[in-house]
Amino acid sequence: MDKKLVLIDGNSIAYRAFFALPLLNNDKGIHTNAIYGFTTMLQKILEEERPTHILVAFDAGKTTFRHSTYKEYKGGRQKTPPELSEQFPYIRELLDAYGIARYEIENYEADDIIGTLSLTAEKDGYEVKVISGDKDLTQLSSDKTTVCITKKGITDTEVYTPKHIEEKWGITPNRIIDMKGLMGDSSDNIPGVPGVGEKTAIKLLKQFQTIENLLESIDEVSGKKLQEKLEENKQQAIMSKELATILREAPVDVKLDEIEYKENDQNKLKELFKELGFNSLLEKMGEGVEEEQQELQEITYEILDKLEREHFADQNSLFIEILEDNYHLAEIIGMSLHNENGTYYFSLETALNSPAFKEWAEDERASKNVFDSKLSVVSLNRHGIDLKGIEFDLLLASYILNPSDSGDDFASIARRHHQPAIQTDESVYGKGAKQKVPEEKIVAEHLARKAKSLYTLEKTCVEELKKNDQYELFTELELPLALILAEMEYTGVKVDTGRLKEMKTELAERLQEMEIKIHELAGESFNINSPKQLGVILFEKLELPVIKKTKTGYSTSADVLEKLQSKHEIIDYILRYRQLGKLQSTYLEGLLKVVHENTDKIHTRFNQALTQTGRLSSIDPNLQNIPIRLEEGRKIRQAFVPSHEGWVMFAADYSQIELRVLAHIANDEKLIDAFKNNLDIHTKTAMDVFGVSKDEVTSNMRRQAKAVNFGIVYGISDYGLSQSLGITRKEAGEFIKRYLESFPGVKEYMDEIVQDAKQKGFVTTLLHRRRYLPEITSRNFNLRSFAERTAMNTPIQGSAADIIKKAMIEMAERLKTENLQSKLLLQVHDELIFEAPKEEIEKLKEIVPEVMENALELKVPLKVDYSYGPTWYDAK
DNA sequence: GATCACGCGG
DNA sequence: CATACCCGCGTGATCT
Repeated sequence: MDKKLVLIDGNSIAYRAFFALPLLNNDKGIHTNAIYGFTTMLQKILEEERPTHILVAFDAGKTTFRHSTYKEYKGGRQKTPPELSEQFPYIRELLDAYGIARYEIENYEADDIIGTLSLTAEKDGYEVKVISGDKDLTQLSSDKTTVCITKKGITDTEVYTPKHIEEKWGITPNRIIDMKGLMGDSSDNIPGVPGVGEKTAIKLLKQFQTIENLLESIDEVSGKKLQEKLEENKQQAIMSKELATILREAPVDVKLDEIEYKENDQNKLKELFKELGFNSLLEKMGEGVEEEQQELQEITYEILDKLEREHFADQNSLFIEILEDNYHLAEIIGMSLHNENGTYYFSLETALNSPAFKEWAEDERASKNVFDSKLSVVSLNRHGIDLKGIEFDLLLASYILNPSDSGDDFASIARRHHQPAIQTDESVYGKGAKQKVPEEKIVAEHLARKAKSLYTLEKTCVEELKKNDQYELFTELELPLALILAEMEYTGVKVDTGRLKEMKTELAERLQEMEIKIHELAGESFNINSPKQLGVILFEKLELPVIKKTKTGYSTSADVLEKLQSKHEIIDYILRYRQLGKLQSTYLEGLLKVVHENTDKIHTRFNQALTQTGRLSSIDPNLQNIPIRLEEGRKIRQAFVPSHEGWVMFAADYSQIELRVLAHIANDEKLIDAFKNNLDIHTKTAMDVFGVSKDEVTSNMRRQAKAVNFGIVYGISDYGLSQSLGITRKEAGEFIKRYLESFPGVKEYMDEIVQDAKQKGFVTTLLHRRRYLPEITSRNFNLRSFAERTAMNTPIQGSAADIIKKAMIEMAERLKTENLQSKLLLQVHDELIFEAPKEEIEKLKEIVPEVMENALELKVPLKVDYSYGPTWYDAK
């Protein structure tokens, strides 16, 4: 078999990995990003190259023989960050576990080890691959040796063969040292010849081949200035070349047959991966799942076929299992109960046939602890059981403690709180098409574990909530809200399916016509819905200018198409086709698919434990993104109607809630004044930013000011604003500067919140919701910037979410105490939608704004607008 | 089944 | 050296 040697520049790859990846932490607080990157790169090389021999070379000490030539060598380099240094021992351990040789020699660099070994190997007839992040190594390239230099990422490399080098620079690999000698290398602090860069160096080498030749005939060089420079720096050029030259006869005392790659030590690797928390890699090794099963502890429980009063106690945890995620449709597959008397499993049928169950479930005073109260309430409600007395909800508690722990999987929550292991639902039930209910015993045991875990977790979580000053957020806000959401979902929204079908038929016809027209204009038939095919038509066939690219091809997004509008007639048709196609597929067809047959109602599910800011989200269908901005889409809302004859849809929304929240938390005097005086905030912003009087504000100025206000709320960047206004980044930056000068309180807030987040590691909302931002200290510009913007935005968006949630709770209470029939149906972030009997309209006009505006007292008034009509469309 | 581009909402 | 404002969900195309 052919012999293949892979030589890896260990330091260089570790550095690359460290800077390319976010600063990952494992559960012991060790940083692991460089180790992880190094590992994935190794895996890839082992798989793709299948080397027979392999070695990783490291730099040894601080100084090398090069320092005796030039003591400034590698001077001015940043010290290795401690977060990286601490990872090197693990990388060594990792290599040992892989059974990969590693090597370093005092006084020499990894480069020299690689240079020496590659030469030896070439002579022995090996094929050699060198892997590094340092382009210096390309000088080793030959017909037997290929050099791979990592690109942006770590697993992506650029391959340097002599041919490639010739094409790229027009020189042979052995002239790279001359090139370096002339142009220098700032990263290694090699001086070179001042004023000579890559272009000049290559030009000179093409003429003279080597530095030595060149220096002998400096007078033949064109350009007086250049001649002088070369003359002045003769010695420096020769020294630089020497510094850049990789030694090919370093005192390397490893023989090639000692670095043969045989196999890794599976056990050692697994142990190491486990310690580091590399679960994805463990899984690749067929671990992980099996691992968890091993740790399962014995549990004693009873399968009941009749529930009696004595099965219940003062404190109980109740777990309800549903397989498919839509609990409005799917059936309960089993339930479990744990309390001081024991752990029990029972089927839905058993529960329904036991009067004691219903009696207990509906008893307000019987305390229950559940995993997902909304699911529990709705799923039992469908069987005529009105679940009451819920005092704890693990899903919500866990979400409040840390919204980024996505959470819907019980096993992961249990693990996070150091509970005895529970199998993942996926491992018990399977997933996707293969999902099924296993035999009862298996389900029973799984659920028994959950109920038991739930029972003990209440205490842990409550303690933690109290410690974080979030207990009130849990008991007074999220938990009561869950019950309100349950009712909203269960009530559902009535839909005029006839109207939807009518619109669908009409649209189908129009789309058909437009499709023909577009194909005609394109001169061929293609799938307009395929960005890929559309890109080919527009940018290749019709040769329209390419404005933007995505990573997979041409961008055909609306903002790109709008820029092409004047260039070709087809663009308008495509934009229109897209717009109508969206309405057709997502809204008309989409909504019709989820209407319940007998009732003509839609029952969405609000996810209360998902968003990072505290907002709700809505799925199956998403009723928080029904069109409104364009008239044609807005008409969809005509199909949302009250569920009773003679009722109306009543909608109330907060005006500028996020900017009001900003005024409050930033405590910005000018912004507070503006809201107190009920000014048009965008006009006011325009006045301040542009320094004009109210009458001088043009509509364009107001539009720009509005975009700035949006940007401020989002955690502004000059890029983002420039995109939304179609101006240059510089101009956008100027706007932002002027805004922050106009509203100094806002500027102070933005600066302080970022500092605060860096120090604490999280930001909070008015009602103590938290969002952790570990990446705010990252060295990676993107990650850090993102975290900084998030730090600015989350308290604003999250506090607004807190406010409307509080309003919902008070609104529900108010409807009850006032004995009203009106029902809350939907929440759309800053808006509440009710259905109401006509007779109650006057009452709602009074109490809805009152409740919403007084949900929380801020330094500025909250303002609510409302409206009503026979359909949601008319409530505008 | 997963991922991407795109577009709808606040 | 390129990056690229917040928070979401659903669709169709495409690749595996």
